[in-house]
Amino acid sequence: MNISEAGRISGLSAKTIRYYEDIGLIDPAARGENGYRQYDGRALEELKFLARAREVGFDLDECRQLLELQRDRSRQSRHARELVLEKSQQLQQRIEQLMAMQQVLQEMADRCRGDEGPDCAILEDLSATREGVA
Amino acid sequence: MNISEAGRISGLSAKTIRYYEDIGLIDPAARGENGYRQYDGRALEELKFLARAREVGFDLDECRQLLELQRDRSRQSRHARELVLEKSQQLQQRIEQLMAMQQVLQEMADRCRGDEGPDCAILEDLSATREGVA
DNA sequence: CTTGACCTTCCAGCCGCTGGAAGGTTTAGA
DNA sequence: TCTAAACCTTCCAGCGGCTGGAAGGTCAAG
Repeated sequence: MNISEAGRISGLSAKTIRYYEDIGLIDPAARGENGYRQYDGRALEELKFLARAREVGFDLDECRQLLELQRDRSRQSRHARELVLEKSQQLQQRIEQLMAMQQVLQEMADRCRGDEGPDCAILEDLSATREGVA
Repeated sequence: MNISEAGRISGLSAKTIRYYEDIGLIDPAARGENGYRQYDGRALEELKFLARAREVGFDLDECRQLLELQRDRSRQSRHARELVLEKSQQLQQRIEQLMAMQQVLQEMADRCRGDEGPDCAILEDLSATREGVA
């Protein structure tokens, strides 16, 4: 199977797969006589694994660690669980941060008339030298 | 006032302020005899404005638009409100996406024993050729 | 007079790709 | 058989939004 079909099946782009190979995240693909990269079931599984790990928020270094665990028969599931829980906490923090940002935006929008005139609560808020608001 | 004090007060780093000047987000700062950038109250207000806009999630291009509105006496508050509401929706989408990711992680962690053995629901999930799960 | 804290410019790198150039190969159809 | 399109290859550049560091100039305190 050539790279773009592997991409279609795994959910990664051909560019991304080459990139993962470049940075050593996956082993160099086997090559056909014409020099084209060839992907078999095993390689494909790793690509799918990576696509799925990326989808749930792992960065490439974490993906590398997960892949090592996946390959390691004497692994301890504890290690994978720790990675997942830490990532979950990171996401939680990020979610809370975004929600706080959104709330500020919503309050600004609520207080802004949003008409044809220049008076604007939003721009006032953004300019405000706030002292207690933090 | 020199750049690093302007940074301390506005909440931006000196590097960031120079960068904003480089990309034309702010006007080139006045210079003292020694060539040092000088910031007065007016320039400082713009820096604070930018810091605050960045904090609530606007990217630099949006900051530029907000700053233009801020400077424009014949502005329409409608424009600012549209920018805010659109950003709020973007944040909402991102929050929902992160929450979905987190839920997947949480479910994985819940089903994983997390012990010294190699059996691991997490790694199985990540490898799983899922068909109906999407 | 030195030390250290500023300041300047410029260039490189972070992450995770993505786009594009310039070229080679394969496949389908007229 | 020829051609056009769709693949494939490598390599280099760029995105956003900074950040770090080198190499050098300036300034204030002791």
